[in-house]
Amino acid sequence: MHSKVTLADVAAAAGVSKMTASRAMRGAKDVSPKTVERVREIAAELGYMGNHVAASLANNRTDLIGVVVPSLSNIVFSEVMSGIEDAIAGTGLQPFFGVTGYDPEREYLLVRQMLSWRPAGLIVTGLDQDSQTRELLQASTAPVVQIMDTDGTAADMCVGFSQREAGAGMADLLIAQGRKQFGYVGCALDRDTRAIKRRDGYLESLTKSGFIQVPQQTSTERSSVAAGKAMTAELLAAHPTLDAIYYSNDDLAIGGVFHCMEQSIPVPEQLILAGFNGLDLVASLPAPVATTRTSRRDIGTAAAKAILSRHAAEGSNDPLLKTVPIQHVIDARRTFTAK
Amino acid sequence: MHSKVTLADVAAAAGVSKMTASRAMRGAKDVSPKTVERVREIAAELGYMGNHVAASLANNRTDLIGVVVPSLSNIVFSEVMSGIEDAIAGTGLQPFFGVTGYDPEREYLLVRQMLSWRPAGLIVTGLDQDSQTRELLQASTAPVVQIMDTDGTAADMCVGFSQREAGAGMADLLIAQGRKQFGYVGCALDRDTRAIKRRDGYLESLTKSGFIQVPQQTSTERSSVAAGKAMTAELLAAHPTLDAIYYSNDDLAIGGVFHCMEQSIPVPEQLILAGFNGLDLVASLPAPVATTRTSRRDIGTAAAKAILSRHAAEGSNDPLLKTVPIQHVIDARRTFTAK
DNA sequence: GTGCGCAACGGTACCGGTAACGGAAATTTC
DNA sequence: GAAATTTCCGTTACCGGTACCGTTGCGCAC
Repeated sequence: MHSKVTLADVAAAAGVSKMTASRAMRGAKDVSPKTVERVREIAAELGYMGNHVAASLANNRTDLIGVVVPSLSNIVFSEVMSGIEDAIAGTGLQPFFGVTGYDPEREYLLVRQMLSWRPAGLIVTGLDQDSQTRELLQASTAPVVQIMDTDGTAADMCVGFSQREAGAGMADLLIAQGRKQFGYVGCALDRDTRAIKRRDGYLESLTKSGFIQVPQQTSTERSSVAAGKAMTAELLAAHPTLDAIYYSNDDLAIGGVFHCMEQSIPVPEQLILAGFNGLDLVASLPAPVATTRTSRRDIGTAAAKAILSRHAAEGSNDPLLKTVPIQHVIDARRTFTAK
Repeated sequence: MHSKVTLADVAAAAGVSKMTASRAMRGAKDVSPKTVERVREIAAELGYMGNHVAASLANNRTDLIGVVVPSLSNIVFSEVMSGIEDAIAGTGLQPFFGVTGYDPEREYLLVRQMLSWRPAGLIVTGLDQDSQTRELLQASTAPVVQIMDTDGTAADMCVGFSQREAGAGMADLLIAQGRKQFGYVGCALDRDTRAIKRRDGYLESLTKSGFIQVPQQTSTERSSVAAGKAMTAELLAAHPTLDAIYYSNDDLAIGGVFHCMEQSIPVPEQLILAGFNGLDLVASLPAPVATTRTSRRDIGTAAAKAILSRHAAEGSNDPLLKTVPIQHVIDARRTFTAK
């Protein structure tokens, strides 16, 4: 039976003290090489396995890094997590995550639970937590990084880009293409505050240029290609003369493309479809889709690195606000940059 | 300053013992309602936040549940994690994950690190760990669930389906459609053991029916729509008469569809494309794609539930092998079942 | 031979909670 | 009104490590 073997057992079997055994296992100094070897050998024989819980309690810190995301079905957050993984690979840190489902209440409980693990750092999505959650984040001694959004004030550190500007930028790009009749399709706008910001930026920019009438098709269901397809059909049925549609993300826009292909609507001649995220998939579509490329992976990596460097420079409290670049493209299949 | 407030502080401020404070905070019995209220009030005032690390050490168990997946860029594993999340929502359990990148060495280290957290359970992908890792899994006192695959023997519990039969089933379906010239396109076959099993099942079934010549296009890069598109082009260039192609997953098959659309190859009249997973996306494609629907979410849920029930029934060690149904469809857009 | 420095190891006291048991006051029972 | 419960709370002893400081033994210089 493994599992019950404790460091004391190893120490006893090796004829040394717990302390020496501990040092030997960790590769700390003040132990002779042969003792290290003997202890490790015995540990292997006995099937000893360290106990992170005890170790963490003893030195008052864990190597856990908490990640709070709103959803996992959205590939974007998987990519953020990949970036985090990349950055902490080899550092011995371990990510643990929680999913809020865009629910502030659940987010609060999650953050609380995570902090009670005394994590080495916390990465949470967005800047729009409710006040309780915000307090927790600010009171936290562990470094906190809010990601994906820079429209607002961060509790500690922040890595992302302006969602509002992203929406505005796409509006400008579409206007520059000579489009006149704009529409909008969005999902989960009751919860997804970043999608709301993008829409607001989009509408604001259109208004500035004199485009007041912008029919919208919205839904509270979660984003999907199927939803995009259906909602595009509805929007076009009511407003057949639209020549540009902005979607709250690429998934919906892809659905729009599929609808147009089935209905033989020429894309982009008659109608430009614009999504958001710059998913790999859109670059392979048979028709051009406009999108905004965002580097989710880099955001994850930067966030994790911010936590790491905070640890390296103990005591420093530089707020850090990192804005990662985004790129609006009119045809995701080409690499040329518009605007 | 929060963060340094300990249970002892709360107890002192409330004029009770640590033990009573502990009970009050946890809602354990043997405390009068008014004491509970007072303690909680003071805890809130002081900004007390529990310490999971200490609690876990004291009662020798954590509420962490480890999840080991090969990749996050594959939406399939996100969905599995969603399923896990669903099942443990409200139980106070916390998932923490690690990504192997299909690397056995990394997998070993990950499992080791996870077990040293004394998790409430461990969910790992696949049955083909290397021998060291397998030993760890078998020696673990924490319940272990291996998921996604049933072709092999489980270390403890297992939830999934036969990858081999999945491949064979699709071969049979394509044969039943009257196809004669079969091809195969796959990625990451040097690492993804489940994809290998599917291919083997596919080829074996074809061989049984007398189809010996099956040209293959493979690559070690990771699966993507773009890769599927490119590899389809290459395969068809060399073998233009193929009338059915099986891909190692839906991503590649989607790429195949896009290639065919651009080249005006009639799908499915001239060429049937078959993927694997039954992603939502394929149901929205403008052309039919054959696929095998798998319930990733259910697998995650079932795995998490298996761990929960193991905890409920302390001591029981039912091995549990749960096979979840899969469904081969010739056109993902329809719900009718083939075969 | 004495004193000194350094390498290697051990003892003790925690880290912040919780299980188990015990005991006194309040309540019920007959 | 005494005995038997029940209710509520405290004491003690850990959980399995690690930090801190002290101790031992040995080689070396004088």
